[in-house]
Amino acid sequence: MRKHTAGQAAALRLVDVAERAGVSIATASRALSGASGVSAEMAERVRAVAAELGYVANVHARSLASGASPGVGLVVHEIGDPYFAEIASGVLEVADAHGRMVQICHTGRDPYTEVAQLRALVNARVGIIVVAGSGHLDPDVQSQMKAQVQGFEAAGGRVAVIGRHPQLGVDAVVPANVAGGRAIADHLLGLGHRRIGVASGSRRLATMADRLAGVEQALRAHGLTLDDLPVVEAEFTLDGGKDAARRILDEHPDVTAILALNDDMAVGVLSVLGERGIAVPGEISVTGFDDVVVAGHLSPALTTVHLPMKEMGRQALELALLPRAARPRRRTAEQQLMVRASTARVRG
Amino acid sequence: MRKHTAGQAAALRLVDVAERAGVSIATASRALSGASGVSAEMAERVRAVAAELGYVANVHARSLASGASPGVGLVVHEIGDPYFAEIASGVLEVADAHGRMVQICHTGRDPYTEVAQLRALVNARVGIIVVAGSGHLDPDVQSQMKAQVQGFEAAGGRVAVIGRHPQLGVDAVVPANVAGGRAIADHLLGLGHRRIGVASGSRRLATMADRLAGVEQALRAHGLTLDDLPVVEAEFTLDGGKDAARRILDEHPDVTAILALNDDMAVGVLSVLGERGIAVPGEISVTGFDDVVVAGHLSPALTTVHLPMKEMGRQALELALLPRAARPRRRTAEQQLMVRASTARVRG
DNA sequence: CTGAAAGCGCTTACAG
DNA sequence: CTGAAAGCGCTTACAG
Repeated sequence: MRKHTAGQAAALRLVDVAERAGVSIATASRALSGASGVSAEMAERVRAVAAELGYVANVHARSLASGASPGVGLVVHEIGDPYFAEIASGVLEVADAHGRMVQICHTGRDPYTEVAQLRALVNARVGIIVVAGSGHLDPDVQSQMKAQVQGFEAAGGRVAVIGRHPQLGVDAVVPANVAGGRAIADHLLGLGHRRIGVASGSRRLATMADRLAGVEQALRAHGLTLDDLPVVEAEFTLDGGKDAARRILDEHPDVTAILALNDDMAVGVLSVLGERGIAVPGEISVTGFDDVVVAGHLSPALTTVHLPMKEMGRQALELALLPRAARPRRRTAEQQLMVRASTARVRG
Repeated sequence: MRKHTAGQAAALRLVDVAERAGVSIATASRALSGASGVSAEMAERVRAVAAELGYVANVHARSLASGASPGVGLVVHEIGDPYFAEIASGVLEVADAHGRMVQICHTGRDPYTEVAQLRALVNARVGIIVVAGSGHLDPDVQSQMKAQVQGFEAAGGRVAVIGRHPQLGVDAVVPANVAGGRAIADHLLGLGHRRIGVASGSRRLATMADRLAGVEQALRAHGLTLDDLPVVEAEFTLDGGKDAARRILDEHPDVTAILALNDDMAVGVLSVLGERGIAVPGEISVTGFDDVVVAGHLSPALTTVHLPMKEMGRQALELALLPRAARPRRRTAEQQLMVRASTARVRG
C-alpha cells in the first residue's frame, strides 16, 4: 500500500503520469527530464499530461537514482548580518531563476564550524555549494576546507566562493578589498588624519588581511605603516565595533579618526562615540566598509567602501552553475569609495 | 559498479558500516536511527563503527524509504530585508541545534509566488515549513495557501507561521501588531500630533490591517479615525517609504508627523525629509515599526516599536518541531515602544 | 533481538 | 525510439 494515503496529499508518481499517457515509466522519465531518445510528439504528450496532473518529480528518488542533485547549499557566517543577507538575496534570485532550492547554513563565524557545515552540505547531497564567508589564513583550517571541497568536486559537485580563499582552487568572486582598503585610507589621509585607529575583525581572515594590506599601501605613501597605528582586533560585528572603539579611545585618546573594517563595526564605533559625546566628524571621523543598505542613512551618514553584495551573490551562483573549468575562474567585484557625512578634515 | 568512484569522495553506505560491525544492514539501520529492537551493546558497537568511519546516512535514500524528511523549509518575502534576515537567523539557530538543514525561499512579496514556493517546498519533501511572511486578506490567496498547507499536514508535515494568517489553522507566532500600532500612535498623539501621515504597505496584508487597527484605536480616544488621516499605500520597503513620503508631503504639506508601518519605510521617509531639508523631529516627527538592529543608529535614532524578530524565528520552528496539537497553538510576541530621537512635541 | 526481503520513486544501461 | 529490469541507499513489516 502506498504511504501517505491517510491524507489527500499523496503525491503523484511517475507511474501515474506514464499510465495516463499510455507509455512506460522509462519513456515518461526521459520525456520529463528532457533526455534524448524520445520522439518529439511522445515527449510533448507526456509533458502535457504531467502539467495537467500537476506532477513534480520526487527529488529524493531522482537524486538517489541519478546520483546528482539540483540543490544548492549556501554557507554564511551569520544570516542576520546585512552583508550576508544581501549576498543571500542574490543567490536566491539566481537559484529561483534556475528552479533550484537553496539550503542555508550558519557558521557563527567559526572556521571549524564552517568545515562542519560544508560536510553537512556534502552529506545532504547538494549539487552546488556557495561559500560566502572569507577564507581563513590558518593552514589547518585551509587544509580541512580543501579536503571537503576536493572530495565534493571529485564526486561531481561544484563550488564557488565569495572572497579570497588561498589554496582552495575553486571558482571565486573576489571583492576588491585591497583597493577598497587603499581608497578609504587614502581618503582619511587626504583629510589630514594621521592618528587613525583601526577597528578590525580577526586578522586570520583573508578579508581582513586584504583590507589591511590596502590600508598599509596608502599609509606607506605617507611614510607610515600599520605598526604606527593602533589596530584593535574584536568581533566583526556591531558589538565588536563598540568593543574596539572603547579600547582605541581609552588607550589612544589622541586619535582623530577610526577606520572600521566593516559597516557593522562602524555602527558600533558611532554608537560608542555618541555615548561619550564625541562629535562625528567634528572631533573624530569614522569610516566603514561594505556599504550595506542603511549605511547612507546612519547618524551621521557613513563614509564607506561600496561592495555590490547582492551582485556578488548572483555571480557566485552563476559561476557554480557553469561546468567546471580546467582552471578556477575568478571574477573581481569592484569597490567604490562613498564619501558621506562621517568624515571631515582633521581638526586643529 | 558504484557511482562516483571517479573521486575519492565515494560516500560510505550503510552496508559498509554493517559489514565492518559484522551485522545486517537492518540491525545497523535500527542502531543508527535509534529505533527499538536492538540490544544496547549491538547498538553501541554499530554507532562506534559509524563514528569511526565518519558515516552519515544519505538523506535522499532515508527520505525515500521512510517517507519522512528532516528538512525544514523557510518562506520569507525577501531575505535581504533585515526583518526577515533576523527571523531567519533565529530559525537557523534552532534548526542547527536539532541537526536539521533549512531550505529557504523568496516570495518577492507576491502572495501567489508564496503559494508556489510552498508547493515547491512540499515537492522538495521537507518535513517542516515555517512561513515568515504576513498572512494575506485576499480570500483566493487564503484558500490556495490553505489547500497547500492542509495537504502537507495531512501527509504528516508540520507548519508554523509567523504573523496572523486568518483561517489557516496552524501553529503561529503572532507579534503584538495591534498593541504596537496603538502604542506608537499614542506616543505621537501624546506629543500633540494630529495631522499624521501614515506610510503603509499593502493593506491586503494582515500585518498592515493589524497595525492600522491599533493606530485607529489610539486615534478614537482622541476623537479621530483613520479616515481623517492621509494613509498612503506603497511598497513595504525603503523605496516604498520614499514614495509614500513624497506623496504625503506633496498632498498634505501640513502633516507634523509621519508614521511608517515598518522601519524600512521609515528609513525611506527620513531620506526624503533629508533631501528636502525638513528637520526631524524639529519640523516633522517620524516613527517606524519592528526595531531592526540599526534602527537605534539611524539619523536621527528612530522611535519605533520593538519586535523580537530573532526570537520569533526561534519560536516558530520550535512550535513546528512539536507534534501536531488538536487545536493550533499560538504564541504572542510582545511589542515594546522604543522612544528615541526622531519624535518630538508638535511644533508651534 | 536479528536478518532476509520487499519497497520507496526515480534513472539508466541494456535489449529490441 | 521504446520498454523491461536492475539499481540507487535506505527503512520496515515479516519471519524466525
